[in-house]
Amino acid sequence: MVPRKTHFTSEVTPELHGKEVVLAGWVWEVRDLGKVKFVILRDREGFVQLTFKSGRTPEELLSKVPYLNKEDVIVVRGVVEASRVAKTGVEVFPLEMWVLAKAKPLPVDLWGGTSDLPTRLKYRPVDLKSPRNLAIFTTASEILRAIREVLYKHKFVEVFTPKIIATSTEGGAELFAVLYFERVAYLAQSPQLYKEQLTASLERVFEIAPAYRAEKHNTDYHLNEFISIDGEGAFMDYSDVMDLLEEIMRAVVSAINAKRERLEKLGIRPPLYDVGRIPRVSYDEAIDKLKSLGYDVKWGDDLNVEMQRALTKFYGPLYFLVDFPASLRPFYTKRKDDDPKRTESYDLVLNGIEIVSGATRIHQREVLEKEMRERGLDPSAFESHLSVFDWGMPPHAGFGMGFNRLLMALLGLSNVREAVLYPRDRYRLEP
RNA sequence: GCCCCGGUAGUAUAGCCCGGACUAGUAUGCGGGCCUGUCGAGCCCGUGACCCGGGUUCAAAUCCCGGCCGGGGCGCCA
Repeated sequence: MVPRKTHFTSEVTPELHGKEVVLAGWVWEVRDLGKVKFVILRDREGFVQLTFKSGRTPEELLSKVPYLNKEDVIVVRGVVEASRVAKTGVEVFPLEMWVLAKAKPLPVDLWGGTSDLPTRLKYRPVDLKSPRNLAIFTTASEILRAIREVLYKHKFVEVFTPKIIATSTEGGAELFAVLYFERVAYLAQSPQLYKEQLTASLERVFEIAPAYRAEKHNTDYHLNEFISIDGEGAFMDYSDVMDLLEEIMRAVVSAINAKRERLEKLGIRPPLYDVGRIPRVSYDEAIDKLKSLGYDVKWGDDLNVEMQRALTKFYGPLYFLVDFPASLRPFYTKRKDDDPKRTESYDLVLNGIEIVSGATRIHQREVLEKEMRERGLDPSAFESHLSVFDWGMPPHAGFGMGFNRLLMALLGLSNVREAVLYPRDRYRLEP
């Protein structure tokens, strides 16, 4: 009988000296010096050194070591020993070992990290064994937890909205068509309309779910399927939402700081160390600043990545851009009461990349219809959505956060594909 | 939608411009051997590759055409 794993490698500390443990994981490396043999065992949390020594380790066990290959799955029962010789200060002397699975030579280089991204993505399940990926995705999970905790604290309810939808009339991004029995349906590009509707019942909602965009883009920060963190709150405006986002960013950065040592050892350098008050820069001011830097922009133009990056000179790596011209924003964005050319809207920009976007929304049907018409949309196509506004729609505001971009920017990764387990891009539908 | 670039052992690369000694080099992995404290272990021996199809040529990894696969930039992306 193979015993159950009792400890993760990260839990094997010098304080356990003399204790018996059962470890389970993958053979990272075998260093066979003849009468002493070392096996480095890897699991999700890290590494631990197993020491096999002639005279101390049973001979039968010692003789098994040379047959181990990298990535074989093993379970080891052994005794922990605090050690001056072992670099981590602790090692395990095995008493028994079970080889649960053998591994052939891998198609990706987990050890030297020489494999390029296409090769790694082609064999993604294997690539995910690399210490770097384990650090990225365990951190991603902690970030998600931190975000959820802030939202729950502020009485947001986690919801799920349909990803298969009927309409393609929302405008904007192209939708993927799917067969829905005898009809054509589409994959949702955003939960926008649903989450707004839900503020009329659940008041504050958030959703963490995939979104789909059928755009044939070909860059290192676009995906055709990505995780969107969407939030919407009744009786809130965009300032309230920015306050909330500030708190979220603080929580997220402290989650990263808790992992910083492990990340940096693997060459990942998260650029943010702390988050104070995030500057709220008006669109007008940004335009002026950019003009002063010599950029050819005029009021009404959208800012590109280069310009957003240039603004970090003035405002640091993390800032809000607020009060965009209405022409740059979707139909449901509320205009400023005292300044109808501008809207109660914002983007949160990190290292030049837009990671969150949001606004106060329009909650009056007539106003919404007017905005639709101005953008060439036909209100009658939105009747089921608009009717909700007839039956008690509260004022509301919200945000949409691209989780993979957030992760990429927070960890300083050079390609979004590194921030997704199984990326879907223009040419990649597998694995 | 437009433009540019690439494909050599399991992995990462050299060679390609300027065709011939390329029997395709190197590192790592893998197989074997030596070594009682390695931690990028070391040393010795072995193993393994020119994406596919067509063309030019006495001769193609190398030049040309097509295909397939992949990468990047722009545009698009409420």
